[in-house]
Amino acid sequence: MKHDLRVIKTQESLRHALLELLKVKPLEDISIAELCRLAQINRGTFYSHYKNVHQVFKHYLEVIVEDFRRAYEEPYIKTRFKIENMNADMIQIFHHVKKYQDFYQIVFDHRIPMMYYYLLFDSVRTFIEESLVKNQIDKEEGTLEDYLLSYQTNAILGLLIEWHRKDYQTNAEELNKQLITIISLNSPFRN
Amino acid sequence: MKHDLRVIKTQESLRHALLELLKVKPLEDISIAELCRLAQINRGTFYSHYKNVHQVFKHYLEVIVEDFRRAYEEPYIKTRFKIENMNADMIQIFHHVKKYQDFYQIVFDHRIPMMYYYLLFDSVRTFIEESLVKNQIDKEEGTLEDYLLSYQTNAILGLLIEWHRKDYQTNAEELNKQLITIISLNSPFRN
DNA sequence: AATTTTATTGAACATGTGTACATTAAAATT
DNA sequence: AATTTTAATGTACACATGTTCAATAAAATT
Repeated sequence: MKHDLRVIKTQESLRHALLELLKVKPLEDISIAELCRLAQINRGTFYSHYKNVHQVFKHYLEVIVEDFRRAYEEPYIKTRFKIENMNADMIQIFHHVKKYQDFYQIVFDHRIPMMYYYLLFDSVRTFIEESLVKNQIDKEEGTLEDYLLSYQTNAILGLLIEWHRKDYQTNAEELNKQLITIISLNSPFRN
Repeated sequence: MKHDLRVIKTQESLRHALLELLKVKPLEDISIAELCRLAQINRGTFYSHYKNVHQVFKHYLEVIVEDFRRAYEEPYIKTRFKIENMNADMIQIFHHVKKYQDFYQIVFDHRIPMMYYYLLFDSVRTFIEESLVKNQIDKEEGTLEDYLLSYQTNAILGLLIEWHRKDYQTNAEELNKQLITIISLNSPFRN
């Protein structure tokens, strides 16, 4: 049974232990053995739930990425998908990232596998795709559409990479303004 | 001495052995021990040259990224930095990536650390920055400039991510056309 | 050619990885 | 409450990691 109490207890112990260790050392330096010792879980048991430490971290990130989606969505909903009416203080993604800065610092770390980046990428890309449909913009032919979407998606993530490199020093409001400026001189989906 | 013949021999053996192993298994599955066995290098010696297998691979990637730069530069030089005059068959980056597809498949793999992506990112970003200077476009104020550059840079890399996901099926000429289409509806540095 | 310098080797050690399997114990089912 | 199911444990094994250090051998220097 999937909802076996023992399974839940084991996984929660491991996840909790991971958060504890992350207070002390970077994700890449946390071994399975150490995690299991702290969680008081047999190392063999670990492997029947996760393949590596990253799989444990991924659980947290999935929740956060879901929240990212909400943050991204907000101005679209407020403007009823009329992007022209969007203004800087409606943008929530940078506030969201700032809120979970500890996690995003891990995601953008140069030692961390691309999988987290792709998790974020997919989430943003799917939303942009959906918002185009809702905005009733004519879809281009299939392949161009795909490339255009990935181009746009990754451009947004480029801002986050730059923010990361600036150690999240730029404040979120400032970034909101910059994004508005950029997409106004640079709106690929304008009619 | 840095040019000690023994050092050169050791490093070349390791690099050569890595290429051999890459024909057989993915980078993430290659252990230091295995690499050293094949290269006939003592494992202790490995650590006095490299920290991990990625550092060995990085050597190759640096050469390739330098070639990427040349590919990126080509249309700018041909048009003497007048982007308006650029046309699809001048673009060389996709041909370049196709040529080194085996390597880019590794770079964009979800298990691989972000470091390679950043290596590419930095190279592209630096070139875009330089090309703006040569194109004598007024620089914006410092911070916006940084974010705009990273936005643009990552947008380009978004195309490569999409290509990777399509298993490099789209042909390079097609991609050239798509890029021209995208940047024509979407040129942030237009005057 | 003799000497000095230093890269490489080999061995050892503590720890981590991934897997296997019989045993135990805790949950679900009857 | 008794029984069945199965998750978790403990142990073992082969191999990998990262580090240390004395011994060796191959370079560079004289």
